[in-house]
Amino acid sequence: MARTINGKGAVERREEILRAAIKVFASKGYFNSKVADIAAQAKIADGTVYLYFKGKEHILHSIFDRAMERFISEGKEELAKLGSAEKKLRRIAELHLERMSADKNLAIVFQVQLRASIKFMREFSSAGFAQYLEIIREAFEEGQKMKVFKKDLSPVVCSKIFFGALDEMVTNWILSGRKYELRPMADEVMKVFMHGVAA
Amino acid sequence: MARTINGKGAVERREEILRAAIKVFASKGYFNSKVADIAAQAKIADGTVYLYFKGKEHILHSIFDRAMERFISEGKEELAKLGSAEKKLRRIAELHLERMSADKNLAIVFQVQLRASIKFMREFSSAGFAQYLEIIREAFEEGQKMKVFKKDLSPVVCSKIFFGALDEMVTNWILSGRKYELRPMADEVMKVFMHGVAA
DNA sequence: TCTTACACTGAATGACCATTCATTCACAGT
DNA sequence: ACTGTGAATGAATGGTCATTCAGTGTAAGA
Repeated sequence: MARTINGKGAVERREEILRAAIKVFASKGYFNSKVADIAAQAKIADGTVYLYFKGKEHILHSIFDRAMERFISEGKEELAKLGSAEKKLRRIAELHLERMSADKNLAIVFQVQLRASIKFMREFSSAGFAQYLEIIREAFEEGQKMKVFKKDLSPVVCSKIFFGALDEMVTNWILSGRKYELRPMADEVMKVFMHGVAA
Repeated sequence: MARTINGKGAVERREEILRAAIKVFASKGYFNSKVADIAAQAKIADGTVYLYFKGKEHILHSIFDRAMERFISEGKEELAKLGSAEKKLRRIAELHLERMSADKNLAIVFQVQLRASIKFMREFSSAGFAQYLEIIREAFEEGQKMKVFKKDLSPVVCSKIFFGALDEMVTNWILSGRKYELRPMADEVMKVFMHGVAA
């Protein structure tokens, strides 16, 4: 029962398809990828894909859902350990860049494919992404309460600036062909975000 | 000579197709847009599109090339008038957000479609986009020379942070359905970028 | 008025690909 | 061994478009 023709369980096979899809989407882009490509990468027949996913779009959704879920839950756990708001922001930056470094294909799909259609962005926006921005905002507001951050700045705007800076680091890193280490950029971003560039 | 069946010149018709394409791409995304949609929007026959462009992809390229060219040349002109590096950065921020506000369809194509494929981003990256980041970097370096910006910060990283912050403002604005004014965000970004968030 | 040039048209073509489904296959239980 | 189950297969289907091109209409010059 709950058996597949070779020795793998259904969950495992699903994961395998997702991994294959991430690889294929990353290298050719969502719209240029054929379901047959994904099947070939996962070493299964074309039709098998449809035993695990409703269709091509469902695969892309699943990739985001799974990644974002992990990302956020692990992030929250990490942050809970930390005392000051500044440390939290620094940790968010580090985690953000670390994760993206760790799975470069997933990073490409996130940076590049996520933005491929407004329809998709809206759907996604209202789910994981907004939640992510919220976590940043909460950390910022906590800092304001503790009087380590300026009171007269809008937390919403500041969280967008912070996220935008990190996001741009990742995009540039991907476009550069990943020739340098991404993680150390977390410090740079923090330095500028905390104290500005004015002498 | 150089006449079209109605009274329009060839250049004008080309522009018309580009405008139509921007509208269509913005509303459905590049890959979901049919050449027939663009032709319909421009009120010409499908085949006519091919008298002015090699194909669908060529249209997208032309949109970026034209927009980026205008954007950069007008930007450079504006900046030449300004004395201090801080003023230049502020003006860049204002122009960036103004332009995006002014043509919302173009903004959507830029924010969303530009990132739709790595292939495309790479091509674009090496052209207009890199040049844009360079302009920001130069302004920053000028500020460092004049001792109004900190010497120990990397100009490359700082220009990315600055651009990333602006870019995120635009993306959020588009996703929000453009319910608020984008331009005032330029001040917010400058405030944080110059002096940081630390109390 | 007639001819020529050519911008324009839009139906036809052919490639492409997501999805389906009749069939095959591997295993568990008997 | 034999049989039932349902996972897996991959060839066939059907729909969707980008692109082409033979033909049409217009206007300028002879």
